[in-house]
Amino acid sequence: MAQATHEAGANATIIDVAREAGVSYATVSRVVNNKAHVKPGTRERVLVAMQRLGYVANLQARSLAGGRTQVVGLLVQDLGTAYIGEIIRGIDGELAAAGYDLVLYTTHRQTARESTHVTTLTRGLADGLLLVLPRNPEAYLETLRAHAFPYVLIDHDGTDSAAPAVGATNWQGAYDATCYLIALGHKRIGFIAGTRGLQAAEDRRAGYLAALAAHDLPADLALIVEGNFLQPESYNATGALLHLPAPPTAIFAANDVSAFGVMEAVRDQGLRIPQDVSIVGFDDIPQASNVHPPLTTVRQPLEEMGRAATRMLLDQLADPQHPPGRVDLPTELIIRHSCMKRET
Amino acid sequence: MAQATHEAGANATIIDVAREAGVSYATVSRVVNNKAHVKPGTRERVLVAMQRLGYVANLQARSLAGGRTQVVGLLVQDLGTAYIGEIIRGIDGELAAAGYDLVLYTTHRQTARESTHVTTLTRGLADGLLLVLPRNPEAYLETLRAHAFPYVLIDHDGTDSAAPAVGATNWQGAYDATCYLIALGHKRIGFIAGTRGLQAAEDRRAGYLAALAAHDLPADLALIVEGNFLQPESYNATGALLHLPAPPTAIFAANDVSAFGVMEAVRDQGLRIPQDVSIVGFDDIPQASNVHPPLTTVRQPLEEMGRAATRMLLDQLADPQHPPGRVDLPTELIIRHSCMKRET
DNA sequence: CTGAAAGCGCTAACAC
DNA sequence: GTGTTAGCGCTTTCAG
Repeated sequence: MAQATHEAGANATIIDVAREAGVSYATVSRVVNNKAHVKPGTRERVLVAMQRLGYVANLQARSLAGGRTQVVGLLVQDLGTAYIGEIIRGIDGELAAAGYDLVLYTTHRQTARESTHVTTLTRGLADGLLLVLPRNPEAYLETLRAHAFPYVLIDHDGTDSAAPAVGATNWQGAYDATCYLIALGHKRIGFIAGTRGLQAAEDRRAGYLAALAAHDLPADLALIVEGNFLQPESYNATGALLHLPAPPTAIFAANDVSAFGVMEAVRDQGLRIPQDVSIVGFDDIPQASNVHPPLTTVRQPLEEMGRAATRMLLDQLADPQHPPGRVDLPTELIIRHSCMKRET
Repeated sequence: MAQATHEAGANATIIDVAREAGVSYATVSRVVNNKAHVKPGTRERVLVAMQRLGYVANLQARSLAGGRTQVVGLLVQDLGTAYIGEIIRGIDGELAAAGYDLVLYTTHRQTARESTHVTTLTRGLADGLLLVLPRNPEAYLETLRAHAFPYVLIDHDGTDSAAPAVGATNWQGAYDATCYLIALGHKRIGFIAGTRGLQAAEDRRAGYLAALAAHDLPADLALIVEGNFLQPESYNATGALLHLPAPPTAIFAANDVSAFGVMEAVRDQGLRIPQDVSIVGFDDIPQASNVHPPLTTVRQPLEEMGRAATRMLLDQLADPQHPPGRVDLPTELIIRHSCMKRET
């Protein structure tokens, strides 16, 4: 049916090329795959024939015959945020360089046929899988492990440490950010926490607390307010913080979007940033540098995380014995203009 | 090689099922594909066997034999924005319902081997293609048309009107937004334009102008400032607007991100929203309802656009003779709290 | 209704 | 070096 629609274009096969070059199609296959044992002259002739016919290998056939699809699957929960876009950018770049294609799956569709989908994947469609699932990837992992299917987790620390995964140093990033604020002279530093239960959120909270402790600053629980990584909650939480008898002079938000909420709330109280309140975010999403004043934040190397995960997967693909492991990429404090020295 | 890694899981083939059910594998194929001419009892037996063996069809083999891959390709320029995420959400949902998978391509990688990529696609990998390319899809379209390959453009009006495409009523949306502001009593309405040359941007500008004309309001060129859909430029442009001898009492930004820049600039001038300046955006990205005050904006049905495009493509796939066309989905003014009546 | 058999385009032994 | 050949798992005639 749809086949008919393809026929308009010239679709040279390996056989056409072989005929054109006057060799067997096994030889063409050798040339295409850059194998040895082909006389230079012959190789040249085949190359010319390929060029002339505009030959492009059929991935389906190739994979059926050889078992490789040159496709990597990516499983994400949702695509609503720029966060995931950054990661995909890294994955995509690395994959392109290696001649792989990307098949995208969003989990919100995996209702009843979830296991069927994973099976389809582990069979024909992809050679390996990348998962960006902030919570509960266990359902998938079981199937994947049972099939000994290559995979790498991105930004998830929940499972056993043997699972191949790449993350970021969330604890350290939060620690650094808090120390920076302390070094600026701030003594009352508010913290807008992230979603409870997400490892990354807990790590950031712990880093904040550790920095306080390291500088003999009391951890005033009133200064820690719960958030969920979203702007409205952060806006409200900040309001509470600002109405404290002794309000904080600086606020550290567990992610940039929350920091935007802080900025709005601070301004709506008639306070200035950074003169009255210093603010630090986390993630360094593109918008962080576009707001006013540009936000000082902890950069999470999302794109680089995508890259690293892809490389780990590709390594596994090249050598199944390759020992998978866990990598945590360093975060970095990006100092812009939302913080100020505090003498009091 | 990697093949070995798959063997751990049980991979039942159609032949295994046939043996289990005591029929030929052609019969199994009939059952799997829901074809007629199978006795109910036999069908039942095959179904049971499939169940027991956990049979899942191999897409590669199926497509090699039959020409269909059950995969749709999606070509996007970049994934940096939430905008594209919304569209993909729609595509993904529709595709899932139809049992198709999504292969994602980003164009920034298509340097030299661009045409090879398209060819790979038009050959083996996908049955059809969805393109979200704000500019210059011509390079791809040529190849696609030559192969008579099914495709649908999303949010692009640049090419000839015969191309299958889905967009939004940008002109109407801008017209409505401007009329709303006029109805509120505003007479001096600033406009932060979008990127010059993009059809959507031009349409919005034209809609703004038309609304002014329809109400006998002069189109003061000083009130129209160039933008590029980004926040920093919009912030600066707004500054210029606000310093005019007769500054606008309302500002209409060609997209939400620009509107955010307007909000910042207005506040930084010590003005209040909406008491001093009313603001309207365009797109209704998720953040629009999260800022303070929530932004009144023209909703562009991005998810629905993804859905519609996918349906158009699926229709083409089902019936190659199906006349492709162009669809423009209606925009809608979402009134929130960034605008106010103006009596002056 | 059901089975047999011919490929789809390619890779990977195995010959020559 | 290069050619021959046997499948990979499935759809699809074509017989029976």
